[in-house]
Amino acid sequence: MTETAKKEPGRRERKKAATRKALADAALELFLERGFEKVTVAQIAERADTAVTTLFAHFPGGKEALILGDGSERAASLAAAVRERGEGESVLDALERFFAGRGIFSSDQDHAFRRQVEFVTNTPKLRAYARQLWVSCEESLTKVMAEETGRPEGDLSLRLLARYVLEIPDLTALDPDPRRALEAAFGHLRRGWPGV
Amino acid sequence: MTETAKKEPGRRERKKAATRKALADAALELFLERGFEKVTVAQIAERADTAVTTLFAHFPGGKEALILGDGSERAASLAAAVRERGEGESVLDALERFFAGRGIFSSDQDHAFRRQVEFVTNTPKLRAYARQLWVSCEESLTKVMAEETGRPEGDLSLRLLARYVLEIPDLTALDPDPRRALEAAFGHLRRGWPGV
DNA sequence: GTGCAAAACTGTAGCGATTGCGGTTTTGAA
DNA sequence: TTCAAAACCGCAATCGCTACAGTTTTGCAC
Repeated sequence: MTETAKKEPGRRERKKAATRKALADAALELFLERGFEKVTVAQIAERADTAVTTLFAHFPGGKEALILGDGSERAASLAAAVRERGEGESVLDALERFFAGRGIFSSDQDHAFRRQVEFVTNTPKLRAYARQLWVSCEESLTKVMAEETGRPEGDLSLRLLARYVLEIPDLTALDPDPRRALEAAFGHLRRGWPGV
Repeated sequence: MTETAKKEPGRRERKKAATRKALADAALELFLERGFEKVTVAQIAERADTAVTTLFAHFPGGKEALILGDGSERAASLAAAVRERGEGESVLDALERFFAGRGIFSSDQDHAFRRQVEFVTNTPKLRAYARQLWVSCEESLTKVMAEETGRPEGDLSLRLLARYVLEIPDLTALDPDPRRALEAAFGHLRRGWPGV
């Protein structure tokens, strides 16, 4: 068996996932209807027909996690993008490609998805939470970059770079041309701001 | 009269300032005694012998503002540092000097002050709030830099630079040698990370 | 199919931050 | 002295979130 560890869509798991989805769906609906701040967790739980305590059992991250999740795979995929980059590709190139492939930066997207991104961007608490999801990858990104470049683990330069890279999604969120903004940002990380 | 607009330490202003100070002092004491999360606003108000509503009247920013203030002068002094920089001094040089002159980066400091800085650094909510105080200067810093360098107002490069500069205090907060860290950070903003 | 423990879910109670409100005292200035 | 604004007060209420204790559901071994 080449199976390593996953395959169990038993009734239990299915129901759990359904509850989770009901909560997330209810939240998205209500948020888009009335705005993030005007919706209470009680209302979300009610529309999803669950108890408030169940809501928090599924989304310990609180209200904002209902739309944005807990970002649990971000760090891993980020690290993978760096580690498994092409032969001769630089770390920054790999990171730029990684972001370019993400939803926000590719031009062809679901209408609903666009709408949701815009909503998050225009809601301060959600935007701050989204940013934080990226920034919380700082430690792991710093570590991978240290491994891949042969620099010491605690290197300040790399911590700075990691943070700056992870701020990019937030910084380019409002730009009318995200792709161009992404290139500009990475260009500056490579070459700095000479002459300013 | 060369007087423009300030000079009134009437009884009213004095009492107001006293109340404010009583609140800030009570908060600092309690926080250092028991830790930020273990202190309630009710306890702070009680030690300061005021009502809770009075506390919020003085510090609308909430609990964290009791130690860190509302950062209302930051943006102005930052802009001034750039605008009134020496002849031939670059914008980045001026910003580096500005930060170097700030408490956290100069080696000779009050014991109490050091203790407070360390406390803020080690308390996640306070550290996040402190960072936010800097980042909220992003707009105004971007604007000044645009004026001073003759670039367009909405220039993305400058917004990126502003954010990155303002992240520096947070990024170097844990470094054992803040001065060196500051230099390293500005070095990278000038020259980027070539070869990474 | 019986039995049982863990997982998922429930309602209630309660804490703490923050706000709104209406009322009281203090203060500055006419 | 008089009056309005400012500062303060206490109270009630909202909202996010957690703790707790009890109930239902599910997976699984027997």
